[in-house]
Amino acid sequence: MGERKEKAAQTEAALKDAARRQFAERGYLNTKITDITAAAGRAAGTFYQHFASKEDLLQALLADMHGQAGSAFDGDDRPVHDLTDPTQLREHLAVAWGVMRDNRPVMIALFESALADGPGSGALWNRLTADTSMLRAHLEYLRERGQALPGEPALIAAAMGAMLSMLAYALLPVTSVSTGDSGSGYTDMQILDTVSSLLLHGLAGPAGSEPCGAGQSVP
Amino acid sequence: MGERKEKAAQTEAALKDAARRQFAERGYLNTKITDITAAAGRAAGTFYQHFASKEDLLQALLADMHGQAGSAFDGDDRPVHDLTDPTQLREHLAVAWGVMRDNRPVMIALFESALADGPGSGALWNRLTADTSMLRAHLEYLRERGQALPGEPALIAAAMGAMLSMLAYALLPVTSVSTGDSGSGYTDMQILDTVSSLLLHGLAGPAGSEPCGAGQSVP
DNA sequence: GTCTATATACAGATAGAC
DNA sequence: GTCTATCTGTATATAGAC
Repeated sequence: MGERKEKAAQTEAALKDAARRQFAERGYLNTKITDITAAAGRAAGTFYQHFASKEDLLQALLADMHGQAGSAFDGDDRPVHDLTDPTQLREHLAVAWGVMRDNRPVMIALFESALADGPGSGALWNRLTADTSMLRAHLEYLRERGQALPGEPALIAAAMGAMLSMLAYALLPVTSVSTGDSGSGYTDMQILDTVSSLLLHGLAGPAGSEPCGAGQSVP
Repeated sequence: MGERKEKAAQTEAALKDAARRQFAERGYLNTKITDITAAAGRAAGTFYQHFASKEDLLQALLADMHGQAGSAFDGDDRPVHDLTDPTQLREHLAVAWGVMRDNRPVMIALFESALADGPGSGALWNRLTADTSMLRAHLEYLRERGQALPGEPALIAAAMGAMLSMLAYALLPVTSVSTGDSGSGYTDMQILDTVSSLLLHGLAGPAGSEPCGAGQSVP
């Protein structure tokens, strides 16, 4: 590889890295091109030698993510999970949460980008359905297997994705310190426990919590 | 009331009305001041005789909303709902959904505004907790009553709010036609049924769907 | 390939005429 | 009170020197 190309690769990596940091800190929409170049220690004009726009840069980051850490997505999976099984549901949510945590800058950027297109564009709905396609497949499997579900698999999947991604956006801390506690005082485990439990048995809780078949136990 | 003041009031109302339409169509972030004034049939400069900024206008819309339709929020409520009761949960969600539908422009604007502040600001988390304070109160009541809950009331409430508000943003149609079917082919009823059911009994469904107390029924 | 300097575009906000 | 015209600030993107 020529020296010029090597330097270019270094710069490109520095820009991407700076972008990730800026997105995580200030958000995608608030981050200006000059914020990225400044954080990368490069001149403003240099940016356009590597990316056509901020949107283009985001696509590059997305490609990187799918390239390397895609393992977490595909590697784990059996063809289908039984999401009514506590362990499997919890595991599935934990993987999703981990992916969001490990790629927080990109998640933030995609979220903000979709939202900036406005509600009429349907961009957010598209993102939601795309990100929950795997979930939908598992639910469709359950349905074919005869499991009674609360509704359309696609809609349930979207609802679950909405809950998870918005909580991730709101709760995942800026600094990905290894401890795993979030900005608002909730730990990852606490969040996952709550969401898993809520999605598994709802507010009413598991069947065993009240005497079986009892309509109402008066104090 | 003087004639000038009357004209001013008319203009102000026209601006607010145009803003609501624009927010619903293009989203809050994409709407420029000139979009509003143009839609209202007024000159650009006129805007600043009535509002200091777009943010200020949003606050005015919010105040209007709390003023008139606040009835839907306060009027209905007994001190607490038992959210583990199917009817009461469904009713609570239906009211929330209706408020979001009836005030879609403001909801959209608040959502986008909070998101534009970036993830570090905590604006979205604040919005989420504020909008679900009533829900949280109901959950705390249940907890004190001895009900087993999936986790912290505040966290559960936020999770529910996240699901509902994001679905509303993504699914509520641009044109608030009276029929009540959403842009992506789901009806309001379908969405409410699904969400209610999911939040009440989770993916596993009500206790009665499987033989009571059966760990696993092998085919 | 990277830098400095600058051109372009546009949204926010103001000033003065009517 | 409203309008037209304009000023200001800022972000994107390009041009030419090194």
